Amino acid sequence: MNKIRTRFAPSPTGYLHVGGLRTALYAYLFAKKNSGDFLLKIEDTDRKRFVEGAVEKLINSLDFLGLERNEGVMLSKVLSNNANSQESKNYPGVFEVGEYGPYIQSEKLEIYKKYADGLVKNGYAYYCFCEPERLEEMRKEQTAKKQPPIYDRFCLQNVSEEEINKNLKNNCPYTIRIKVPQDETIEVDDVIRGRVKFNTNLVTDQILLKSDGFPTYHLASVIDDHDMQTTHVIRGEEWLPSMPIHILLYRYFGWEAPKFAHLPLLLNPDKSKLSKRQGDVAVEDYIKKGYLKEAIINFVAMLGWNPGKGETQEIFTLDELVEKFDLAHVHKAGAVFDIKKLDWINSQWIKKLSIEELYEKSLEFFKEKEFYKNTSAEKKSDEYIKKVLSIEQDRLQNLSEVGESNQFFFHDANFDKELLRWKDMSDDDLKKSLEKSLNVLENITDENWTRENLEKILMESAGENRGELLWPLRATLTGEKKSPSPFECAWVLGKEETSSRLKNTIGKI
RNA sequence: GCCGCGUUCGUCUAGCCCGGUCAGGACGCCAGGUUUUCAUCCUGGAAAUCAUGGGUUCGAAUCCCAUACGCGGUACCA
Repeated sequence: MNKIRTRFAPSPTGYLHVGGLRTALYAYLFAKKNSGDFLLKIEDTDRKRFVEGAVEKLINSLDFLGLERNEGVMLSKVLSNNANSQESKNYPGVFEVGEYGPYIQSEKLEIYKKYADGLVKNGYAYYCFCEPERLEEMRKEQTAKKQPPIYDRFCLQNVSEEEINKNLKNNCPYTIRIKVPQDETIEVDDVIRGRVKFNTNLVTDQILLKSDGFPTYHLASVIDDHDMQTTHVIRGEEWLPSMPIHILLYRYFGWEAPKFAHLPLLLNPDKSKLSKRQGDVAVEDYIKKGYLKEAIINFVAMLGWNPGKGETQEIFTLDELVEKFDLAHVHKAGAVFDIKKLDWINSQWIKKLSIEELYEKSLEFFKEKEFYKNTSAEKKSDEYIKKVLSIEQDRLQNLSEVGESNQFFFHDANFDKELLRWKDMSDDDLKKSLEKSLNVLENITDENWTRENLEKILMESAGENRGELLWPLRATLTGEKKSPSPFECAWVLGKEETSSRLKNTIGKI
C-alpha cells in the first residue's frame, strides 16, 4: 500500500482561520496516525485576494501550534533534512522542501497551462470567449426560469475552429472550460459521508483556466494533488458540490483519484458558517486572548470528532490525538463553536502547567496591565509574580485574566469599614479581631511564613468562630468582597506588607 | 430557483453500520457539601417524545420512504 499523504492547502488571505486549523489538524492527525506524510502547499491563484505577509503568518501559526510538516512550504530550510530544498521565487525567505514541488501555485502557472491545453487538444475542454456580462445575463435568465444555473456552451457549439484560431491570434481574452459529459451519474465514496451521487446534466462546464492565465481551484488542486501524490484529500464540506468536476478531471488526465473526506463546517451560534462577524476566527486572536495552543488544538479537535465508543476522555495532547484519531468518528453535521467549552478546556490546560511554564506564558500579559506597570520593582520580581500565579492558577480561564481580579497584590487595598465587619460586629470587636491577627502573624518567623503554616496557625487561632478572625483579616488585606483566602494573600504579600496593612487599617477604625 | 449535505439535552457528543439498556458522557445551568468570601474539588438535579409523518418488525434513535427545517454550493473566490 502506498504511504499515506495528506496536505493542508490554505489561501494566503491574512491569518490562520480556526476552521482552517481544524482542517489542517485532521489532515495532520490522519497522516501521523498512519505513519504518513503531512505537507503544506499554498493556493495563491487569486491575485485579488493576496495579502502581504500572509504566507509567513500561516507558516508561523502552524509551527507555533506544533503541526509539523514533512514537506512543502517552510520558513527555514533548516527545518528539514531534505536536500531538495529551495527558496521561493515569489516569497523571499520562504522555502519549498521536497521533491514534488513547486508547492506554491503561483509558481506552477506554466504547468497548469500545459495541462489545460492538453485537455483542449483531447477534446475534454474548450476555449470560451464569453464576456462576464453575458454570463451574468445568462444566469439571471436561468434563475428567472427556474432552470439550473449552468453554462449554455455557447462557445462550444457556436464558435468554429477558424474563429477560435483567429481569436487566439488576436489575443482575445479567453478561458478554458471543462467539457462535462451528458446523462451520466458520477458516484463517489466520501470517507465521511459515504456514497454521494451527482447528475452531470446539472454540473456546469466550470472554468479551469482564467483569462489572466491563472488556474481556478479545480484545475490547480487536481494537478497538485496528483503531482504531490496526495492519497487523501481532507477539506471542508464547502467543496463537496465540486467533487464531480474533480473526479472528471482525474478521469480525463488518466490519473487515479485520491480518497476524499469532506469535513463538517464550524458554525456560529446561529448555525451559519463560522464568521468574523460573530466573534474571533483567527487562531492568533485566541492566542492573544490568553488561550493556550494545547487548549485550542484540543477544543478544535473535539468539534466534529470524538474517540467513540465508551471513551469519555476530553483532554488530549496532540500526541494522544494522533494515537486515537480516525476519520470514521468524524461527525457529519456542522458543529457550533462554543466558547464556554473552550474556556473550560483552557482552564484544564492552565492547571496542568508548572509554575515556571505559567510564569513564562503569563508575563507578557502582566506587562500590558496598568496595575503591573505602576507597581513597585519588588512586586514585579519573578519570585513575587510566581507566588501570585500559584494562587491564581486554579482560578484562570485564560491567561489574559492574570492578576485582573487580585489587583490588591500590586497596590494598597481599599479601605471599607463596612466590608471589614464580620456579620454585625462592633467597631471594638473588629479592632480586637485585627489586633489578634496582627499579633499572631507577627509571631511567625520568616522561615515559617509558608502557605501551609499560615493556614494551620490562623485556623488554630480562629477556633470555633472562624469568620470573626478570618473575614476581617482577608478584607483588610484585599479590600475586596471576593478574593483568595487570607492565608494565601498573607503568604504572597509577605510578613512585612501584611503587618503594615493590618496596622494601617487598625489605625483607621 | 437548482444541486448537494445534514438533523440525538441550550452547546459538543456516545449509541446507528451488526434493531431489544429508564438514550450515556462533557460544557453550561441549578442545588448541596468542603470553605470566612471567591475559585478549585466532591455529590446530586433539571435538561433530548432521538426534526416530523408514514412504513418494515414481536420490538426502531438504530432499517426503508416521504415531508419539514437548517446549512453549503450555485463566480474568470478559494
